[in-house]
Amino acid sequence: MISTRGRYAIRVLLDLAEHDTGHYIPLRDIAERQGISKKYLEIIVKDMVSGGLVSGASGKGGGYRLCRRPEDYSIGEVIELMEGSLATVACLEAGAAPCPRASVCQTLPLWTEYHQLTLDFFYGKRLSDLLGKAGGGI
Amino acid sequence: MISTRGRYAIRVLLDLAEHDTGHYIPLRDIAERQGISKKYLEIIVKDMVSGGLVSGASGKGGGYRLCRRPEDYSIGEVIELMEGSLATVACLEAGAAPCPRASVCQTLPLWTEYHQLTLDFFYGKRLSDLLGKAGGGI
DNA sequence: CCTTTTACCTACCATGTCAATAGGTTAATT
DNA sequence: AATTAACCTATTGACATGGTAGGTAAAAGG
Repeated sequence: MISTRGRYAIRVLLDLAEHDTGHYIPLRDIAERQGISKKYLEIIVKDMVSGGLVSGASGKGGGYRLCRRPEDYSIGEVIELMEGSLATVACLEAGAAPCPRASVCQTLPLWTEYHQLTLDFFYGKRLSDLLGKAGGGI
Repeated sequence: MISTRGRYAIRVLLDLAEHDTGHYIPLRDIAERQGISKKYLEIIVKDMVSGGLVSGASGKGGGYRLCRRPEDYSIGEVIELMEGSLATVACLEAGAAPCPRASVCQTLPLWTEYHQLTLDFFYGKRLSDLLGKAGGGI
């Protein structure tokens, strides 16, 4: 399950991409437009800064802005940064201790195949692919 | 993330398929072979019975056994039963309240596409596909 | 220099899930 | 009657989630 950390991070990036004015955009504006608690977004955006997704500036005229073009963000990168991993099972996580059952596990090939599918899907999607694509409702 | 409920359930099914003697197999044997706490497995297997995956019998000579052929179990069915859902985001879960953002959400198409990919993958896999396929180690 | 604006930082909290454990009851077979 | 094994209820400790609260630092405008 992808939590609010990953989902909100993508929405922040989309918001920044759509309201690109060349200036920094204060978090208050983003939080209002997205209907998300500004206080909670602070935590998430802070990690986006240290993860190199956005850059922030303090003081009047400050805020956040993208530090790349939308086509240079892969969704997989964003999710892995914010969620820690895209792995479906613990034994496929990056820093996981090697599972002692690995050599006899009959389910490992299943998880491995799905994990590869997942990586291919999300790393194949770019932020620019999501721009302007509304949900499909009215 | 798929929890032990789903993962252990698949291992129980595989164990039952591989040690099919025509008789019921006591949980003690399965727990020992799989190296899983019998007490914890009880909780999981109970739900597998009520979900129609296996049948159980009490008393001497009792235990559990498959109630279909291995090729008639899809892995997707097992996971959805045990985990509640295969959904990656809450708004795609079966009984979820309709999300008020759905019609304007730019990320919904992404999650929907991935969800379909996931369903196709896991419902396409059968228990029989996993039999005898060890992890790929030595 | 002072005020305003904004990011940044630490701490806390309520709720829920996960992975078990403990102990007892019912059912069926020998 | 004894044994075996499923079935049932309750409890636990650790951790993650989704926040809230309040304060500090930095930058810009006047």
